[in-house]
Amino acid sequence: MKQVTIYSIAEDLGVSASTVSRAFSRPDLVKASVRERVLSKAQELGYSPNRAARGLATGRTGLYGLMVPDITNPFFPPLVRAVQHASAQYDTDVVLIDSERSATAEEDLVRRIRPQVDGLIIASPRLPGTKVKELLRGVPSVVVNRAVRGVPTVVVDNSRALQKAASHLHGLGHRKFALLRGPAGSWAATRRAEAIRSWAGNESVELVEIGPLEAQFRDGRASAQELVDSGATAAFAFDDQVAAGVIAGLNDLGEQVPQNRSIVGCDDVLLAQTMTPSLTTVTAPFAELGFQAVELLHRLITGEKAKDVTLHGELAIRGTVGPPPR
Amino acid sequence: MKQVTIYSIAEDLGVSASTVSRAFSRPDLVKASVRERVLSKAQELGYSPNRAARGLATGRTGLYGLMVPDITNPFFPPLVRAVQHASAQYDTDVVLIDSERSATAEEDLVRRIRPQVDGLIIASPRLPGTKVKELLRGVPSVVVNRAVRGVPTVVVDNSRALQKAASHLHGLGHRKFALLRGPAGSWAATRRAEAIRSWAGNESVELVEIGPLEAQFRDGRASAQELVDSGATAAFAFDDQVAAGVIAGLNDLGEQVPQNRSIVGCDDVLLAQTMTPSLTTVTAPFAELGFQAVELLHRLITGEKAKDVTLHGELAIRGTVGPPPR
DNA sequence: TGCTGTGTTGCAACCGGTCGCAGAGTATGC
DNA sequence: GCATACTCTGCGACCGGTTGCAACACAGCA
Repeated sequence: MKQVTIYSIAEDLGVSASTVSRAFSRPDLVKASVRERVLSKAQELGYSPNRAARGLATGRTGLYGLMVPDITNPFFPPLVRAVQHASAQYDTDVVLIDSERSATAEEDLVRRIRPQVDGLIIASPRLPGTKVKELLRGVPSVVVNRAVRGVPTVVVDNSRALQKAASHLHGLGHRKFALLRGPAGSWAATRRAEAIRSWAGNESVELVEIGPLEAQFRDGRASAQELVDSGATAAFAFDDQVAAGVIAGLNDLGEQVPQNRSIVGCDDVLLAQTMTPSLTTVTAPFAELGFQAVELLHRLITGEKAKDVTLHGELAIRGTVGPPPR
Repeated sequence: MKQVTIYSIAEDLGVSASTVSRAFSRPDLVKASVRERVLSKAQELGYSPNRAARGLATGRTGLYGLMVPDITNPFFPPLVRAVQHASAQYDTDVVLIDSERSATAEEDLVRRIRPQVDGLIIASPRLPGTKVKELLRGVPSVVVNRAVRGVPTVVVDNSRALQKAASHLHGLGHRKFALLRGPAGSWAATRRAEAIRSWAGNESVELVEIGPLEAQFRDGRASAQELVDSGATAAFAFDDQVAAGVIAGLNDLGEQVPQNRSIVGCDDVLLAQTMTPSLTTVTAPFAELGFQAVELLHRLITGEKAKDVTLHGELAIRGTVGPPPR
């Protein structure tokens, strides 16, 4: 069957194609009665505009690119969902790119996708900042959960909530803490580490640093022995996956959480709620993060005033913290 | 800065735009020396073809649509990744659509995306089969993990592995089993239930059915009481999320897994490996699933012979099964 | 009556590729 | 040496929209 185009509609109705086009894209320029006839005819024929043609004429593709380093990391799916949901508002779809945690792949992928989307949302901590900036030059883009000078940003700041978690542990009687650091060079890892360090400094409490670790279950698990050796009774894991890993590792070593040691995660991914006991962690407002990223990107594209957004996580006290063993 | 097009390259080189175009799309038709000059010039200017223009001329968009019911369900991210990875082979990108578990939304979303992609991969158990067929008429499409008459399909069959799990439990001494059924109308849920039922029938073993349940943690958790009441010492959960849920629920009721009860999941999502103890489950070959779906779709599009694919899961015995309590 | 302004429409160029067709140039066969 | 075949290239139409500009109808006003 052949395509329904503005031309077929125009012919059926005895008007010009321009009029049909305008009935969709600039409805105010078309007489109401004509517009209605066009729209109902379009409905009848099941017309839907050819994006390629529109894109060619307008330079807009109706697509946003969203790059994540690892869709398999439960941090990202809710973000992806939020981005897609929010994009639909602007009648645009989302091309997902998973760099599979490779920075070199990221560079190629960005280059590849850049010309075919109206804007880019980059949720990738791997690429060096200068590279990011260079790659994104000329494309409207926003960076999520990371600060890059000169690129619009949406971040979630967990410092306050992490410090609250620390105080909570301190109140339970813990005096020696461990910090399982996240990936080297990761903005979030740095920020989280700083928050804990500065708190520990203020409280004059002992802090052991372990890592850097990849943000993965197995890296957390592998660090359990080091945690035990450190003598710390409470640990801040870089994120929930690392927390789950270290808990599993402690379990392998015959330790129970929270009886023998307290663990705090970060991000509140699905896993945090579905593990047993459920994980004490700092929630991340995923949906808001995605929504704000899209809003910001849209502003950038339409040339409206756009400014960076900072969101805040909150402490969720659950089952993996308790008083230190005596 | 202005776009680099085949025209700018052609002008620089003193050849016609057609030649430049052919150097990319039909390289065999262009003299080697010319082709090389074109390619290196393109490289130099940072040319990349405008997809909209190409799409308009060829009718191909270079996009596949991938619809999932819930990207937040850990079953899907690895699939998404595999699909994207495999698509890159054919120089096409993936538009992700998350229907957020709403069948009505799915219908709209499919209609919306259908005209703008070269093909559709639907990993959605919600829509009624006839609807699926109607919606997909006229677009090359593949359905994943579900059988729909008349639509090409890639499925994973877990029957054998589930029966193997059952035998394993039987060997450990279990004699009364529970089946936590998955969503009503879900193809996978039906298949899995049938596998267990037929095994139980052959072995003359007692089988209690609970559900149907949504494939979510909280539904699993809520079913723990019913499981306890049933008196079954071992349970097959529809999937890993339900399994994790029921384990948490048992925990709430003061029961330990596997000491008091054995639980088997299905799919082997990330969660299965990251929970403590790790979940005995039936693995799903995600990567292969995505890869095969893309292959099949590509064959459909190019008009090659295409036939349905069936993959098989395997039993992974881990920490959530043991002998029944005495 | 003639002029200006507003609302609506059509014409035609354009976006950046692809591809059928024709023709130029070169190689092959007799 | 000339017909024939083959290789390579350019011309120009086309894909399906958008949009600037001109034309036209009609109203209001002097």
